[in-house]
Amino acid sequence: MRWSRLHIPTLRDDPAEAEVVSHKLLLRAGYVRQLSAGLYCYLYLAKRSLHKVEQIVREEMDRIGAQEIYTPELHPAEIWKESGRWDAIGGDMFRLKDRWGREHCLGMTEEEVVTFIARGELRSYKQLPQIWYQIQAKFRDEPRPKSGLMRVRRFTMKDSYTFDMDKAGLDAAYDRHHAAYCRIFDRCGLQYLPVEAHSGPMGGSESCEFMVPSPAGEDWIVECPESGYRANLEKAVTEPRPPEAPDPCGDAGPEEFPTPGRKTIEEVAAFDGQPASSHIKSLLMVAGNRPLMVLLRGDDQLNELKLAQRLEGELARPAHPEEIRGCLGAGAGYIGPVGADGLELLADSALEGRRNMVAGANKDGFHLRGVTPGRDFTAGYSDLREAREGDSDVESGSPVRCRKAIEVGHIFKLGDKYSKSMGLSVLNEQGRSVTPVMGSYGIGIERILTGAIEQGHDEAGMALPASIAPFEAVVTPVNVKNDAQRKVAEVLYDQMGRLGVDVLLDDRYERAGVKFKDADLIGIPYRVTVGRRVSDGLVELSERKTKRSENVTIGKLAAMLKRRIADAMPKAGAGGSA
RNA sequence: CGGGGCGUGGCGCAGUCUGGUAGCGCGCCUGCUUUGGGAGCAGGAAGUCGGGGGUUCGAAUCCCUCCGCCCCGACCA
Repeated sequence: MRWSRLHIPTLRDDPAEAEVVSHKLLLRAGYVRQLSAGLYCYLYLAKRSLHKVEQIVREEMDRIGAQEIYTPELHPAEIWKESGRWDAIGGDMFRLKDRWGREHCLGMTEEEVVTFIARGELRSYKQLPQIWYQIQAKFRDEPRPKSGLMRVRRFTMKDSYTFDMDKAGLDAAYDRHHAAYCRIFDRCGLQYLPVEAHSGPMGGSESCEFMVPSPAGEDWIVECPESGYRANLEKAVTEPRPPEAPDPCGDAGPEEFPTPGRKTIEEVAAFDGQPASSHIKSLLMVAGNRPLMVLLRGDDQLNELKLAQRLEGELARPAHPEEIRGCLGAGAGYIGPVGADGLELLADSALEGRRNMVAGANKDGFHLRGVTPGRDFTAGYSDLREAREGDSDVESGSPVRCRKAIEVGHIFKLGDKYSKSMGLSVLNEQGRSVTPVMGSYGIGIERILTGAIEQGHDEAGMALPASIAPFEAVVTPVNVKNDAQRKVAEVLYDQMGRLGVDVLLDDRYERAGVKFKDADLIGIPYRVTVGRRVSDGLVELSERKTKRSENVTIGKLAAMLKRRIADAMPKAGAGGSA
């Protein structure tokens, strides 16, 4: 392609609305333009780059025997009602009515649609297993789109779905996807980590997220370098940190003391001199219609997903102030487990074995000291707290650390949630009707590009991996008015094109500095500079990432560059783990 | 949905407090010069000051209202 004919609207200044690096660079380098909040137009460079990502994804999906299909983005409400998700999903789903008033939605994911297809087609165990995938637009009415392409309302997803006769088949399909995803992210040149994740409303038993560590990420991952444990924060299980002060001795039992006006743990801790870790945090929650009390160490936070798990999937909400007073006769700052008769008490395991702690007295203006779990109240223990940096790893006992990351992929073992609710069954070898088990596997195409930019950039702009950069090389004649330079540039451009190099010719009538800055900004991995030295039969080859350059004989350039690019191409199995 | 910020030629911004003919840098167009890291000179085009309503002799500026975008939080398949 000839740059002079392309629309690559690079900007000299950072756009005011962009905060994160990838967002700034995507705008500055002329990859994208914003249509409205969370909606982006992909210009030529973005489209080329994303197309390369999609091709890598296709190749690796095909390699595990997946079949590419396409299903509409617009879905009738009926199938979502069958699975139960029409009601289970809240405002995140775009819903609309057609002219007859029939309800529809824009697909956020496609379990219902593929199950609809499958139940109409699959009859026999002989037809299984199946792996279907597509690369297609997904819509989510995000409450707060942000960070450029990171969190948007329309994005491109590769989503695949597997159908197997049994758990063993699903396990195999899941493992093959895991391997395919590693190959994909390796080939896209990403540093990434597979982590244990929470399945959420998607359902199912097991899930794994593929995370690209980056300060711009929105998820937290918890990891132990010692044991190799890695999990999403919302799923992570750790051993609590030791309390800041040892528990006081003695068996005196709870003793009331006045704490007027001190409601928060911090205020009471500052008042009574005991650290937060010696306090019991008491939260009144409501699950369905029944109130229950959740107990945590004063310096821990409740992980609501873990609580929901403990309640067998039921979501609990914090009680309203009137409910708290009605239930316990005191305000939120003064409630506690002692004497909270009739309430179900759920305690975090960090409280097990502790003695003589401080808790609310269920009486405004008073707390209790000397509260010992198990003696002064009876609770069921389970893991309810959010993991924190510095907690101990369950296996190795070493401290865990937390990092921010971008979720680029997520794979789920769904089980029979959709096949059962939507009536998919096949006959097995014995002629009996069996419900197949399903898996579902997603990759955010744009997030791969975003992650690659976040991980590969400098002051000058993007430094993209050769596999997903919009072009592999650019040929830059320094002075287009110089016939010799222009001619050599044209020849090299032709030669490289014939060798299959994805090359761009910067034939613009611009000064050299402008061309160099633009090439650096849009992140082309190699630049061939055709300048004064052509008279000596030499051109310059420079690498974007390392900024290294060397003089090369004109006749040898094309073949040499071809080899260079092949060597630089990120490869599967190269171990892109961060 | 709560809190904060912003909206002025394509981009980045000043002007708003204290009302009085809309400005700067970059970009764009034409010409000449220049040509290895965002050139110089000369000339030029381009703005319903986010929309609507009000106050005023007069509104980018003051008041009311609506809309949009960004950030923090809530939320989040």
